[in-house]
Amino acid sequence: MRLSRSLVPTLKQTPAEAQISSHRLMLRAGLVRQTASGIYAWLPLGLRVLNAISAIVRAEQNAAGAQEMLMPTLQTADLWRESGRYDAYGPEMLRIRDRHERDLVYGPTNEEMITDLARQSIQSYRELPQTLYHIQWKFRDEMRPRFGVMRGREFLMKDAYSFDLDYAGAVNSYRRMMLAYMRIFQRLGIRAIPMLADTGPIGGDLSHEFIILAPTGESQVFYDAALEQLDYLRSSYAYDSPADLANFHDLINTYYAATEEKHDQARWATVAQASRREGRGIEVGQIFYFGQKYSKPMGFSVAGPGGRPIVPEMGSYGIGVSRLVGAIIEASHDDAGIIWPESVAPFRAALLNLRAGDAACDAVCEDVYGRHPGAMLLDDRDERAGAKFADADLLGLPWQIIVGPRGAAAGRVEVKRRATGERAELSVHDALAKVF
RNA sequence: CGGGGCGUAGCUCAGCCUGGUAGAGCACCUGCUUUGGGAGCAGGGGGCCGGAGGUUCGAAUCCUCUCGCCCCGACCA
Repeated sequence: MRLSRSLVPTLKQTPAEAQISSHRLMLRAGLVRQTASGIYAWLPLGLRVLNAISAIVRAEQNAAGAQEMLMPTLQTADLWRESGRYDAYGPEMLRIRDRHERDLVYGPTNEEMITDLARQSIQSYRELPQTLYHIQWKFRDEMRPRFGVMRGREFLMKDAYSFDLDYAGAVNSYRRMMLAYMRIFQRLGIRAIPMLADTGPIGGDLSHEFIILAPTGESQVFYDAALEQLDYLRSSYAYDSPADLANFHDLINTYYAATEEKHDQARWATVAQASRREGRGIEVGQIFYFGQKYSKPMGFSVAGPGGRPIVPEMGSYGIGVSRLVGAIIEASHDDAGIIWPESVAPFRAALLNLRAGDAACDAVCEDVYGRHPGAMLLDDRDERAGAKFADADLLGLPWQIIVGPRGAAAGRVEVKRRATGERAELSVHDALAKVF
């Protein structure tokens, strides 16, 4: 992408409304713009991050055997009356009336709708278990939106729903999702810690939230540092092995982790002093097992082997995709700007033409850019070097390839790693080999 | 929802108290000089002072109402 022809409105000054670093940086780097309280437009660079996160979530959900689908944002109120949540959910749910005076809601979550779809389409025990998910915009009319996309009213969420024939199957599905979540977060470049949680309005009796440490977090959390070291990507747990999943779950449960609501001083005292991690935490996902909470009142049953009906056991599994953009920045930035993990960066590298218009600089830049046009952001603007350096650091792409008049004539460029500041002057060939 | 604050140029803000021709810096446009960490000089464009009423000869400024946004708290993927 060529910066000279792109909508990347970086700001030198911080907009007055932004209080926390991720919000400030998202505005300054031109990722998003607020259009109403808690509602954001995603500009080209921000959307690329959202898409990169979604792609990882999608790949890992698919690997765990979940099927992608897409449910609408608007739902009829009737479904919510069936489950009893139309009244229970409260003013957080946005209620809408259409021209025929029919009550609709802008979905804050999709348990009712997926249960309705399942009861229409699944008739036999032979068709279970199944897990379905979608990545869709949600709306929750928060009393007080804040922290940019971390607590918006409209947000992008991956939500998955599992249907099993019995408790053991449901717990297995729950564990499978938990493993998928740990792999997702690790690939995103963050360390999210699973913590036993309250179930809240979703209901049910088994739930974990996934929390990353950040000074601006919303609740106090406590956990054993060993949980930061576990490598889920290299682990050999197989999704189709209940024994593996049980082992994985046992491993997680070996270590202490709790939010302040569930904090247990006695158990905390048994964690070695050096291993104690304590601080503010941001929730980036939550999973629930809730049995027949929806299947039963909504009349979803399948024929069992003997012909008798079985009411499926369900679970739901959410990841705040748009919130993760803010959360990742909270966890990874410095005074100069964002430091994107490679897996979610909008581009792999920034290519800085320090003197656009100089024949040698232009030639080297076009040559380099032409080799990976989809992976580079070419700063071909008519700006001074200082402005380009500052914007490159602000945007936080993992690599910077700096083409200046000093080296360009000799075919040499400078490669800078954003995370460490480490630089090297290299030939074009070596630079590309280093970055790609 | 309770408490507090703020709406003036794209951004950050001054002006308001004490009414009298709408300002600064940055950004933007033109030209020249400059060119490896947010350049300099000269010129230029851009505002229904959130909106509606009112007071007044005259309102960004005073009064009333309203809308929006932010912060603190209780609540939350």
